[in-house]
Amino acid sequence: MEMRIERVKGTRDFLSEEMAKRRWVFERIRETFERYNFREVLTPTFEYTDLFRLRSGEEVVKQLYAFTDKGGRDVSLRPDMTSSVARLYVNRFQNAPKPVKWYYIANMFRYEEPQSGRFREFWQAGVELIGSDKVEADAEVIALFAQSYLATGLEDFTVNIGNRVLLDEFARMLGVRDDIGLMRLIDKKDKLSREEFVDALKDFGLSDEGIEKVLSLVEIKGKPDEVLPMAEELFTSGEARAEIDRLYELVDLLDAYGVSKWVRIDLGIARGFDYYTSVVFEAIAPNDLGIGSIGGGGRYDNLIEVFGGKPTPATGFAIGLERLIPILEWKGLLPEMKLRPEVYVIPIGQGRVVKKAAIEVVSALRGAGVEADVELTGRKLRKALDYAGRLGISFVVLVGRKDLEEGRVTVRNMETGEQKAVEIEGVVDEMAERLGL
RNA sequence: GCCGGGGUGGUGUAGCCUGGUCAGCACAGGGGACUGUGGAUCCCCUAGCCCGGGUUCAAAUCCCGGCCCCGGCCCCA
Repeated sequence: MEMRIERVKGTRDFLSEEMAKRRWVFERIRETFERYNFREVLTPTFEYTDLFRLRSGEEVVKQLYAFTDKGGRDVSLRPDMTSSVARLYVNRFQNAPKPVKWYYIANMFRYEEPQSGRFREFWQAGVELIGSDKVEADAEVIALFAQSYLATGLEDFTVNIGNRVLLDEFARMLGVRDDIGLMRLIDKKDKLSREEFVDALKDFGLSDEGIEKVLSLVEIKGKPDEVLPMAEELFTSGEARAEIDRLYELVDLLDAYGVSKWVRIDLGIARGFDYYTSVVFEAIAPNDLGIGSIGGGGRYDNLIEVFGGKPTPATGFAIGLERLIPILEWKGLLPEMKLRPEVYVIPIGQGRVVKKAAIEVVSALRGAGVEADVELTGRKLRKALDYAGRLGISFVVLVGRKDLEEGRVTVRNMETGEQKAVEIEGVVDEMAERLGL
């Protein structure tokens, strides 16, 4: 029985063409992050499981790739970067000048059932801005969030902004004890019909009056100037009014950033339940792929303290590359990448002198910055040209004994079939000119 | 963790319902016809029924379990 080793469930192999496209997306996002003066950090792929447990409780452990190492440490592959970054901040950066602006592009691991846009190993590009509780910091992060998508060519998307304080306040107004359960329900509203939603609220135990209130809450969804006045009517407490004022200022600042076109208010957004404390947001891009949110984030002002640091406000987001990239692909926004050498050098025959000359030619080309390859399989000239043709290589340099005796090689244009003998010393210049370098 | 649909050479597939010819085809790969000139043609080669168990004289085909893939639920920190 032959031994066979397959990929682990929920993981993927990325082939060259796909890697080229992924790298293109990564680079567009990276450039954008750096233009906003966020700087790259990378933390270990695994941390003590307690780090994640501390943030989110025992529930999350089920969805971790958790194991005990040979030294008996309980460790887990990171399910996201925020915990690690907060840990790093607490460990070494509490006395750094504020704000700290970090970004990362890295792989994460979650033990979940794979489905559309969801894998067990996936990549996120994200930022964390630590040390400012001002609305300016929220605006900076949300503007960058939108600009990052724009940098990849995506324009048909919205950034929907909600607020956890208002949701908490809302649960209190209704006298609901299971506020998390209510938020989950509200977060799910777009997946249900209105009737199903009302039934679910009834099952949850809400009175008719409560249901009315929930329905008016989820109505608060749309352009900020249209829906924020509705929020003012619904919420009356001082704390709630302060958050609404914060939202007003936020959308005003986002206008200054020039991203208003993509900004919507949606007070039904909860974005998870563990550590967000105020503004939360997520990006949605319409698609036929069954992909929902393509990224999200929010303000988390308690996490640093939970990790043992001085109370420090923070805000950030993560873009899900496994959700963004398929949508870009589906929309045809990813550039085609050519994966072939510019020049292919073929020695004719197996003579040592010819083979060495071919290597010298390809080395000279590579030294001049040309993507060049050399025939390495000993296949016959006919097959080698066939190979070059199939790959779509534009130029071939033929290195043969007869030419060499005259100090020359033959340059062949594969598209036209035109050939020209050139001095071996002049081949780099010849190719540079032909390639327009 | 749960539910549905799938798994045939490297890739895409036929065969499965109605068990029984050496599991067919295309593309890709290697070699040759053609020892210095390609994308053509012809020939040859490499290579497969996801794994395990069961039913049967006989299993790619039927049954059970597992694994993996696709999608949905839960969840999404």
